[in-house]
Amino acid sequence: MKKDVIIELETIFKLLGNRQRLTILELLRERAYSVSEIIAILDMEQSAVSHQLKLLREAQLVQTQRQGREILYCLSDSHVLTLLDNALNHVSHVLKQETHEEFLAEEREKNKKG
Amino acid sequence: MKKDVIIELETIFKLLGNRQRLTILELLRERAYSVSEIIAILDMEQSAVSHQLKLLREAQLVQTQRQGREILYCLSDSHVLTLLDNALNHVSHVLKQETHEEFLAEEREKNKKG
DNA sequence: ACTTTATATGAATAGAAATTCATATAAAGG
DNA sequence: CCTTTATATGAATTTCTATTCATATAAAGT
Repeated sequence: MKKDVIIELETIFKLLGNRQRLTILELLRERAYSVSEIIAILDMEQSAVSHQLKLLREAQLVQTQRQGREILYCLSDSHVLTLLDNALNHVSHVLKQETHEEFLAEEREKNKKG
Repeated sequence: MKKDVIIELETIFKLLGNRQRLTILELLRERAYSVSEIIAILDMEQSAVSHQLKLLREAQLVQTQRQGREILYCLSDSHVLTLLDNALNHVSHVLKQETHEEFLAEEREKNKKG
């Protein structure tokens, strides 16, 4: 596989590998939301949300549309949805085997203590 | 969506969001390889490879099997392959800098032919 | 023009992850 | 049992990413 494809994969997975961004994408899956709505619903800092949205925009995972003073964000690409769904499949599959969940619980414990 | 599902998604995407790990997974897609083969083929540091494999193992993305002195690694889960394929779809779309509409048109063409 | 509301951005800092180095373990062969 | 080969791991350091703070821009209402 070519290096630039790997780099692109890395980029998109890196973007998806973040709780805030995943939560935002999950929300946008429903419908378009303005930045202030996202901030209110997800109870996140304005600046943090704006920075995360910038990253998602730059990677073309979301699209924007101005509406008066507000800016509406929506998912730009059905691939992203498919990707999320697939990952969910993997996750639920792994959860059924229950060892992965045990591992995560362990990790969380480690993080508490460390 | 529940918080722990988001955390699971974050975990797996974070793992996939790394060039070395992606390259290793890409290689293992072919067949099982020993650690030393991976090191030689991908021209990476022994320690780095070992650390990455540890992470992939802990997340159950790969499985191991001892064969004498060597340890063979292989993919443990077809979901991971699907996930990678999906991401590749997204990536090739982004690389071509197509719009969403162009992409959908293409997909419709593929479906006609396929 | 001035103020308010909505969003974006640059820069500094804090926090997380990757890399490297040294060392440990484990199997195989003499 | 000592050496070699294969792999793993802990700890220190470097590098990357996230968060926060201050400020900027932009539209709308007054």
